[in-house]
Amino acid sequence: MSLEAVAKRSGVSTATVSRVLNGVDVVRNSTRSRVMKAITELKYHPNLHARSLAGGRSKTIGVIVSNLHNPFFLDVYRAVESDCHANGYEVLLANTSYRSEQLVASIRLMIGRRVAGLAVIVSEMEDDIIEELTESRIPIVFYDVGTAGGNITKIRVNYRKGVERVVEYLTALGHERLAFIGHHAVLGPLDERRQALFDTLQVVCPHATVRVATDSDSLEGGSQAVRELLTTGPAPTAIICVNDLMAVGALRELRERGLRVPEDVSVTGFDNIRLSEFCFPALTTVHIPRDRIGHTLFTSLAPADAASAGTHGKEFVIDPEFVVRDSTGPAKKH
Amino acid sequence: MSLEAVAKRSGVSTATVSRVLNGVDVVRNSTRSRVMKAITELKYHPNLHARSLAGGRSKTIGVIVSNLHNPFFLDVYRAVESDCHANGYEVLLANTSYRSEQLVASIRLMIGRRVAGLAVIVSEMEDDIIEELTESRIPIVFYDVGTAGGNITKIRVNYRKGVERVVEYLTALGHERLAFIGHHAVLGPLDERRQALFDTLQVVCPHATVRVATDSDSLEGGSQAVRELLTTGPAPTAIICVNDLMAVGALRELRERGLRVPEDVSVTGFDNIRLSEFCFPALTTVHIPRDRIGHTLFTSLAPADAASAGTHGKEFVIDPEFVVRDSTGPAKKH
DNA sequence: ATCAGGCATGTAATCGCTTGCAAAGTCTCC
DNA sequence: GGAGACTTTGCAAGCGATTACATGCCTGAT
Repeated sequence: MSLEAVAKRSGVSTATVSRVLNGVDVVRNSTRSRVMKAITELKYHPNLHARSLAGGRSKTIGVIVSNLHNPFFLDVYRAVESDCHANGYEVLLANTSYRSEQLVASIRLMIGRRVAGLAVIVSEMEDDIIEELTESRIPIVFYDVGTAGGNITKIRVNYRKGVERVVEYLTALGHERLAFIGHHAVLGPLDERRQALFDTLQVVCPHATVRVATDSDSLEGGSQAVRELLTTGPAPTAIICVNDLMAVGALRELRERGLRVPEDVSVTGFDNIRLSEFCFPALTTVHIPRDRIGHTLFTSLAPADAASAGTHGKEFVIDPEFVVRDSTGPAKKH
Repeated sequence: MSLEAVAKRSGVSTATVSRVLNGVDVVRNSTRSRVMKAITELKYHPNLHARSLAGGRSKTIGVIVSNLHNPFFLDVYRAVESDCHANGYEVLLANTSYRSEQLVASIRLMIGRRVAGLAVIVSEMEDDIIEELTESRIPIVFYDVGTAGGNITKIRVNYRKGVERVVEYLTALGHERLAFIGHHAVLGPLDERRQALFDTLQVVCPHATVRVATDSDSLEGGSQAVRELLTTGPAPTAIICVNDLMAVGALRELRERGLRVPEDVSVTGFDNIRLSEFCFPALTTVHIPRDRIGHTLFTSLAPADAASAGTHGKEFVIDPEFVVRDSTGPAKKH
């Protein structure tokens, strides 16, 4: 069950077994096959902890996300995973469920495992956490949070641009009673989207009104937020959702209440997750390229070639793309 | 950066630092706080590899699933995760994307990490893999695959029962031209569902016909399968999908082709994922209690109390529950 | 026959931590 | 004041690998 057992069984030293295991090619063929035989006979599996302890480096990338149930995060993860596997890295995934104490725990875990790099794709980030991370030596990438510099790379999406497109589009269609549905995140990108909404509106259509509702980042959250909007004030003619998942929840609640989309109410999402094409009606949304994000994450974390060392500390900005589908239409005359 | 550094800094031995770190309560308070101070000053993070190497046991549970993009797996994972965290365990997640070579890699990884227990929730299982697993000593739980015994526990869902309900219901509504949509899995539960379908039909309504289409386990797969069904033969009046995800994809394609659900075609799913309530129309499906599955997984894997040792080798059967919503109705007269 | 030089293998230190056991301190009580 | 009983700490042996360095062997040239 240990290297030594294999060594004994095949009549060589542990060093040789280790060489066979790691494909060091100085081992004579006959020896190699003898060792291999012992390995399979003993059903030996190297102890990865011992390996990384002795070896030093780690070939493991950590990924921390806020909410695996939101396909957005999953898509990013999959992109990273695929790059990692293609390059001989492992991935360690952690989910925080938007709880910052869980984030802290996950970060400690990742550092404790001595990951080669860490991608932090969450919105519940707090300053002291960022600081703790900055002082560790491992390469880090933040998504939409924190600031670049030192061992920290930042990837951010130009949400403002996306929001602008949405607002321009909706106001052009005559919508003046808008609503924004967000979720409970401590700060960061969501606030940015909301703020961008207000700013753009100020410019494009100053007399339009915006009501805001927030709930959990889930299908139910979207439904619940619509319920709140519809029971506590003047009904909006267009609802801008912070992401597609909540938008799909919103669609359902509207349907439930007999409101037609887009005839009575327009709805927009954000992210362009797969589901947004498959819901009814198909969602007008803003595409955020998760695979590009994933690739960028990986290349900034993995010291593939020496050249990539120059990557650290940079900031990448990714532009979103507006996608019109069936959930938006002209404002209803009143 | 190592235990020794902390020890030196606080003027004690590494043993004492280790005791502080592990909450062994024999340490004098004054000493403890001195050590703690050094730890924070040095921003020390214990090396988890060294820890588990020295410690022996592992407090980590491995979970391997086929397709994270299918919320079913995610729900099971989350249930396990929540139990694990509540009991001081970590979870290691691996995704195989239905590729059995990836499954092999993941299993090796888990064994290499010396997980305390391993949950294998996949359908691409092959015999030699099962054998490899059987011979390892770690507690294992298979979901819907393999056989119980030794270190292996099996959890399975009584699919047959679920399928029976669906078929009885549909035939009672007059459906006689059925279709089954499945996905490409080597064997196992899917085949079971299909077979159960044929068997039940034989009893309930022998002259009914069933066409079968398979595609990938995804929204697109569902759409694609419907496309195939509709372009290559007599249109079915009811479509039974192997799971909700594919069913939602199917709904979309039907809508696209101008077929109304349930007026023209009835559709059923399986799993009762959250999305099945939020799609349009809401899906008639068979509820499979993921949280119960998750809890059972955890309790069979974690040696919580000595008594649970008796758990190994058992087989648990879980009964599904038929849920009627809006995607099914009387067969169209022709 | 002898020796330089490769190739194949073995030896042993090391990675950072846990933990059984021994040693040193502290307290209590007579 | 000192024995006995705890408490609190330190020592050092692993845990299972990797790897620099040493060693032994074989080959070919001198």
